[in-house]
Amino acid sequence: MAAPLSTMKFWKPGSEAPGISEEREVTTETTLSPIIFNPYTALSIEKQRQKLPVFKHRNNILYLVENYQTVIIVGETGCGKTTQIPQYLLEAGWAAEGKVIGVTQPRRVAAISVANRLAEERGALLGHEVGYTIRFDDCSDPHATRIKFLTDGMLVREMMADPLLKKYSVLMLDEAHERTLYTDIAIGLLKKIQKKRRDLRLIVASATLDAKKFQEFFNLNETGDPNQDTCGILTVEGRTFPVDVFYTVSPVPDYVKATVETVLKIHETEDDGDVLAFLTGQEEVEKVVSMLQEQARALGRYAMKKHLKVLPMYAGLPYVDQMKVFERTPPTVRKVVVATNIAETSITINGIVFVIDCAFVKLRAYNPRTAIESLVVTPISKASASQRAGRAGRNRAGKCFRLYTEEDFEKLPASTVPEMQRTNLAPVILQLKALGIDNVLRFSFLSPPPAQSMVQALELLYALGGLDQYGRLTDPMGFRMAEFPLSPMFAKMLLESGNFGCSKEIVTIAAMMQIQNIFVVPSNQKKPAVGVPCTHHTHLTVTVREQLRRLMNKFKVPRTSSEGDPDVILRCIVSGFFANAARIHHSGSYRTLRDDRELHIHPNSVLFGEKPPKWVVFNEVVQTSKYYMRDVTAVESSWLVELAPHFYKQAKHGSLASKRSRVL
DNA sequence: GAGCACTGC
Repeated sequence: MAAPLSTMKFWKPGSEAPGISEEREVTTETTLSPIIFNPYTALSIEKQRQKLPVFKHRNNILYLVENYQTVIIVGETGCGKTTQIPQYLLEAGWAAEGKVIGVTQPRRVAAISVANRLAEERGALLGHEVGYTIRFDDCSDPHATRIKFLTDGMLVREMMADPLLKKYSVLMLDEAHERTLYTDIAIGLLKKIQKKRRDLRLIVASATLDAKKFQEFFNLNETGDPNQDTCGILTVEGRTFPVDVFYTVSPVPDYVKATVETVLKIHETEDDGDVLAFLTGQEEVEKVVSMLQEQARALGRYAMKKHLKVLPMYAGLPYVDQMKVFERTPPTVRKVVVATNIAETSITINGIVFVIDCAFVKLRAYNPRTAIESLVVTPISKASASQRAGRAGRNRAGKCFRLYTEEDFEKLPASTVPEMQRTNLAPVILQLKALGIDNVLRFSFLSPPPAQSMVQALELLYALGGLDQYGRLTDPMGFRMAEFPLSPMFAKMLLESGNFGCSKEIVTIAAMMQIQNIFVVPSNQKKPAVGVPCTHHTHLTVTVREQLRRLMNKFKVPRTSSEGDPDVILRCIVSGFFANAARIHHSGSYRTLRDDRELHIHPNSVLFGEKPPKWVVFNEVVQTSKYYMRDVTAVESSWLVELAPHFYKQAKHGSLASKRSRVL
């Protein structure tokens, strides 16, 4: 059967295409592909540096950093800001007297790859003058490193040991427009530090859209006299190629099918160039891949001059399969990458000329009333749409096919809600308290989270014993919980495990549960035997376990083993996760103890399909077609009352009721 | 019998 002729109709709005000049994106050139360096001579490196768009702003940038506490740099893609600005600062003496220039990145791969690039450019060995620090991997020298790349989460950690970040003279927050949780935490804390350290300089690299918001946030000038502003702003043009944007003529009823049709239309009517399609999740990706592979086989039989190579890409995909999307293809083959949002910021695939955008993304949402976090398919923002379109213009002029009308595009929100406003705040509050922010309600959040989320977080932390009745961090429990790189519930469970006599087992359990996608296998493959994660994950688990073990030793939690007694371990789990408890309902589903919400056992759980236990605790809830509990453990109701008497009370008829815990 | 966006310490 030949491929059906595509019925997709697109329209290019206006006489002038909304080219890349309005559709600029700002991102690090992060890539998972092998890093290949050119054997530059010293002279050509200098010439290369001077050709970057940021170079002609060099003196202006140095002037602004000299004269303003904070400088907002609107640096468009390909302008060279990430590698060049730290070097300008170094050359101007900002790393003298042992001071360090720090550059944060939201993601680890970005921190590593940018540090690598810069070390290579300077002909230096990574870890000396130029280094990086991420969790589990500190490739920097406390004396020699002058330019340090680190994740923004790591910067927040460093504040615990050095609250004023004294070793840094300048900090550059890269990709600040992404508004990740840790970027936002760092931003609020840095504003506070700046009031105590007038010498500390801050550079915030952002997209056009948010520049004004950042400037207003960091400007400490209250006189109204612009001469006394403490925050400057500068735009550096980028170097990308124009992308023509096309919209559908009418709304698309099924974007999965529409994606398949659009790929085929591109394949039939467009010249060379690879395709990147954005979808929301693994299931959709695999569906489109299999539909396209079928079409590709049909096309192959009809000897189309160009072949289609269709590849899936999502975080849960095994590493070897992920690597395939970076492989070069011969000119007779057109590569089609069908991806989740992972391809929007986290990875960059070379050679993409055509982008297909379904307008949706799966996002984490937090319900502050029920304290349930869930994953919800949501329309993307305009900023996200430009970011996706920009993926077509990295190597040459490209095209972006939006599977929605221009009117619908106009209805999209300008930018995505910052993570701070759609997450469980308990870990954030715990961190802030540990950093000496007593009144978290008055903390200067760039985007304040909902008050109800704050209340939920404070109540949970109080119930866990991390806060006292006045909302102060408890000593030692609260301080210790904050030091664990885990959620407060996990931290509590670990810290209690010595008392329960099962710390060895609990450390292993906690470490394993931090590794995501352990048993994730694409639906068209066989499932591995339960409890047998692959070698890669085993390795990661060992690393996490070592870090946890070190903290356990630091806090002198005795190393004990339950010696095969399961109840001890289950009771210990309850001591951390009692707030996430549910009881069986006569319908066969579960109801939360907190507010009688309907929940189901996740199909991936070992308890799924078994005789359902009466009482369970769980790690988290994912909302897909239903609310599913993940990481479910069968417990006894008496343990809940015994281990969390401040949270539950024994009600009449042997049932349980939750108390409202109060924090002043 | 139905399912796992993406980061980070």
